[in-house]
Amino acid sequence: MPKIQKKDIEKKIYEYHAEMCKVFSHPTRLEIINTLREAEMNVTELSGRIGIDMGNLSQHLGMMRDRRILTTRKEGNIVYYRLANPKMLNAFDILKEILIEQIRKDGILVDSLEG
Amino acid sequence: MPKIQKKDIEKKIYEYHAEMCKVFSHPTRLEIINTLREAEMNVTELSGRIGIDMGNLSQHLGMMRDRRILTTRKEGNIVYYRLANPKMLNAFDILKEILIEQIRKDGILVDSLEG
DNA sequence: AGTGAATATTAGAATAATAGTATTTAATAA
DNA sequence: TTATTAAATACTATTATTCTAATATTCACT
Repeated sequence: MPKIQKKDIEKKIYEYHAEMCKVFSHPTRLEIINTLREAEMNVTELSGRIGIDMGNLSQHLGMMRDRRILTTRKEGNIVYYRLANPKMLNAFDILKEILIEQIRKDGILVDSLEG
Repeated sequence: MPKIQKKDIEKKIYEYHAEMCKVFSHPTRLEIINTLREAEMNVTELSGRIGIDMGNLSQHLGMMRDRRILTTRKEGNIVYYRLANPKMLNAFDILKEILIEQIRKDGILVDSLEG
């Protein structure tokens, strides 16, 4: 049986880290996170707030729950979703700040809205 | 000409934000970021350090540069890459912390290494 | 100048992962 | 039972990723 190397563990951590970050790599999912910033919400309400159909939303919610970014609470047949760890909002906000700086610096947003 | 709505801008920002986060959604790219934490490095050295071939590495570097996560400096035909904004390491570290907490709590890493 | 070695990027083909639509299942109410 | 609502799943199309090989660039040396 080959010994588990430190390097293997590091690689494994990069993989999990990437899996987690995939959650943040879709605009709808970022909007979900931002919408759940302060309070939990059920799927129907989220669907209305964000403006996408429930089937699509349900997919995103499912994958976010798998990766433990969201957790759920069930009341009857209504499922409430909320952030598993509010600390992630700090990371969310830092990245958004960096983005806004970039936009200020070279105006990519304005360009693309006009284009 | 239709007026640009606040909502449109918000959506656009979520899109850019997601584009930026795609950088973090691949283990190799996370390893690149972590390797460039303190100092710039050229492609060949990065390739050896991380252990992937240059062609593949170059693809990742290119997309990271497009998204302004990395910048470059050229000396002769040697290209040095470095982080465009060290602040991003804060986000990187927060997410890694959350991940490590998860691992501590339910041991997904151990399971998968043994499995 | 011309050749060869080293550095990095690009192109094309094959594989893998993701997204959105449409359908299905599950639960509740009338 | 039938209708309605809530949520999850299956299927198809798109997008990412990797691998291989080819294409510049630059530098050193004759």
